[in-house]
This record gives sequence, structure tokens and C-alpha cells, in this order.
Amino acid sequence: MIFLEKVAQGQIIDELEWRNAVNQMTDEAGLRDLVKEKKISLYCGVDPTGDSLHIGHLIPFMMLKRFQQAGHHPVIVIGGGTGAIGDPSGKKSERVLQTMTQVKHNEDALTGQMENLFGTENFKIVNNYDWLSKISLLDFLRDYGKLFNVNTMLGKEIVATRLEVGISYTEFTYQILQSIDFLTLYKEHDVQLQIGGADQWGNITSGTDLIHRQEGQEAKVYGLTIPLMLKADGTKFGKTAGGAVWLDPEKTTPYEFYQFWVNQDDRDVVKYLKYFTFLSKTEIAELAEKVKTEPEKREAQRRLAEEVTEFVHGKKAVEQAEHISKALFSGELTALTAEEIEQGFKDMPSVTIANEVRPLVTLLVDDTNIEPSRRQAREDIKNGAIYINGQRQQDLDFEVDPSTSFDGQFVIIRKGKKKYTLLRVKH
RNA sequence: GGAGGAGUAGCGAAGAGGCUAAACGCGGCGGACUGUAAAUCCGCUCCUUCGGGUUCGGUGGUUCGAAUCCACUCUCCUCCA
Repeated sequence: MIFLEKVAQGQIIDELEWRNAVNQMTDEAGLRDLVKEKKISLYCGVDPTGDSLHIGHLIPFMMLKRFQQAGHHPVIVIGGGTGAIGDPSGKKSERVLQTMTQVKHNEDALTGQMENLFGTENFKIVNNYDWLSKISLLDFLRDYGKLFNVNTMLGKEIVATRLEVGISYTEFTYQILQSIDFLTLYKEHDVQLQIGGADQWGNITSGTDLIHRQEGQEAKVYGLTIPLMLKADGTKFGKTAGGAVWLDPEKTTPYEFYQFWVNQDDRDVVKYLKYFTFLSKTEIAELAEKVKTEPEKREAQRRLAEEVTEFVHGKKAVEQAEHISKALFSGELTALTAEEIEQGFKDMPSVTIANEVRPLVTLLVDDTNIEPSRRQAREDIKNGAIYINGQRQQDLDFEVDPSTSFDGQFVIIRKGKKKYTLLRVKH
């Protein structure tokens, strides 16, 4: 409580800096004074380019959430309008336009996810389609176009890097639209701060410039960007072999989500604790110490996984993920009930098989495609890569009788370290 | 239009009549070790009813035998007009 009090007193910026969550600010002193004297409204935009958020989006959202917890008022702008245009930031080439139906569908999906994260108290979601779609071309050119200098626009990094390959007039205009968002929010919701990823700097400063030009230099508006996140090995954060890590439990199950965090590199885990959890400085320091003294316990990773999974999917999902992890990694599958298997293996590939005794090789190749050929199947069996219900099986002539495992409902095949396939027995 | 060069397994790249189902490297898959990590080490990497079967851009030919020689053909690259 004391800690929260301090943050509430305007030390939110210190808090963010300690978490290494600040890349650039437009006017640090001004922003510090502002958050000290009042609870501000601030915003961050998301374009509905997909129908789910992924953990990359979580980065600015965690910052919004910290502001929210400190008593400030976060606003999220869903870019129904800007999403129809396409942000050139971070893109090497022109985007393909999405259909408006697609944009709409994505908006709805994202809105639901954000409400889960932020609740409805002291939090607003608005859609820039509501104001952008009302501006006529002539109004746009007369009211806003006049306030933008093409030379300045060309100088923005986003545009500059695209000049060689080319950029359409449409995408070029994106920064103006985002600026109009900031202006609109400033006027209608008293929003004074925009946050975003490091690649948003150009768009954000376009916005503060527009407000200053239209509302006067004394208008107190600020921008803050978050550093680009890279993993210790230099690769992009948030990608797995299967692609992005989504917040949608249908796309990335809570178990996979949990596992993603558990598997983070020691070198990165403290950084992520700072970014993605609400743990205090002391708690994080303790965990950081553990990484050094007993890295093999991976307490920091477990805690990270727990915290983030709880934030995104809730407490129950954490418990479930932990339970499944325990069973899967200990190999103690037989302890699981049929019902637990049903839940735990939801995200694993599953195949329905007939309730007949058959040779293991046939099962692996013909019934399930776990193995591409008989040759490969035999090799893996010999090498001890195949487990049936947690039991290593190295007998080439072994016959599988589905009726005897898990009440005759399932057979669980594991190949290698962690590739499971769930076989559902047909009755 | 002319002159050369190249097309080999997922990729890169050897092989230039039988010893070649095809070296080697990468990638991939297993295993050991381990911390559900990294690194390392080991095995496998066309299919098979284990008899064999089908592969070296394509088609046809020479030969007892062809990825290797010949003809035609397709694709790509470089240089010259």
C-alpha cells in the first residue's frame, strides 16, 4: 500500500524507468510534473490487424495497466479507421488492405480481450473509426492537411526507410490519422499522453505537434515510447516455433502460454519480470538473486509464468497449466483421470482410432501419422523415442491394446521429449 | 541473335561408366548429458512385406552396367550483340 501510494504520488515515471520500460519521452520534466499534480488520461492504440492480441501487444498494455493502478485513466484506441489504412511502421513493404468486414470482426475480438485485461472500471475503449470515418476529404485537407508539412512527414524514420522501395499515398497519410486521434482524444477525453512501441515515436510526435499547432504551444501533451524488445540471443521476442504467442486461448492454450514463459532464457527472465509482472522491486531482486545462485530451479521463470498467465487467463488457468506440466514432464501420466486428460491434452494433436489390438508400428504410421514411414518408426522405437502412456516401449513387435488403457478411452503416445499425441478410442 | 556455364536428397555442395542409395556441411528427427536451458557428444535422415523397389531437371538412346557417355528438350545464370 505504501508502495502504491508512492507511485500514486507521481512516481510512475520512476517506476517505469526502473523497469527499463522507457525508450524516449517528449518532455520528461514536463511529464513528471504533470503526473505529480493530477491523474492524467493516457492512451495507446491498437490496429485491428488480427483477431487476437499477442504478447507483443502486452508490452504497452502492461504500461497502461501500471498507470491505471496508480490511479491514472487509460484509454485504448482500437484503430478501426487507421487499421483500414495500414501503419507503415516496422513494415518493409506496402500492406495489403483488409476488408472492412475483417476489420470489424477483429475489432470485436480485441475489445473482448482488452476488457478481460483492464476490466471496465477506470478504463475506456474507443474506436477511431467513430471520428475518422466522419471526416470528409475536403475537411481533412482544409482542417488537418494544412497543418502538416510534407517535408517533416518525409523525414519521419518510418517514411524515410520506405522511400526507396516506395510507399503509397495511403500509408503515407497514416501519421496524420494517428495525429488526429491524439488531438480528438485530447479535446474530448482530456488525454495528455500517448504511449507506444519505439517504432511509434514518429507517429506520436506527429500527434503532439498537431495538438500544439491547433490548440497552442501551451497544450500539455506528451509522448512516451517503450524500447524495442529483443531476446538475449538477438532474435525477436514473442515468437515460438508455432508462431506468435496469442492471448486468445483458442490459438495459444493457457498451458502453452504458461510454458512459453517457463522456457525463457536466464538472461532474459529478470527483464521480463520487470516488464510483464506487477511484482515489486524487492520481489524481483530476490528472484534475480535466485537466477544467479540456483538457476536450475528456475524459480524466476516459474514465477514469471504464473504471474503473466494469471494476468491474462486467470488463476484457474495457472493451476491447470501447472498440473498438466507436472504430469507431462514427470511422465506420470497414469495418475491422470480420463477427465484430466481431456482437459490437459486439448491442445495436443489427437486422432481417433478404432478399438482394436494392432502392432505398434502400424499404429504409429497407418493410424496416426506420428511417424512418416515404417523405417523411421522402427528406428525411433529402437532408440527409445516412443512412449505409450508414459512407458517407454522398445519392442518392435509390441501390440497395442487400446481397451486396457485409461478406461479404454485414450492412448497417449509420446515421441521424443515432448511430442504427445492423444489417441481417442472409438466405441 | 551469338558464346559459354549450371541443373544431384529439405537446402548448400562433391561425384565424371561398375567399389554410389549417392562423400561432406547445414537443417531436421531421435538418444545421452542437463535446469522442460545453452553448449557438447552419439545415432538416424528415399521407401520396403528386408527379398527388394524407386531416385541425380525431362524424354529417348549407347552399354552386360549410366547421376556419370550420346541426342533431343525444359529451366536458370554469366558474357557478347
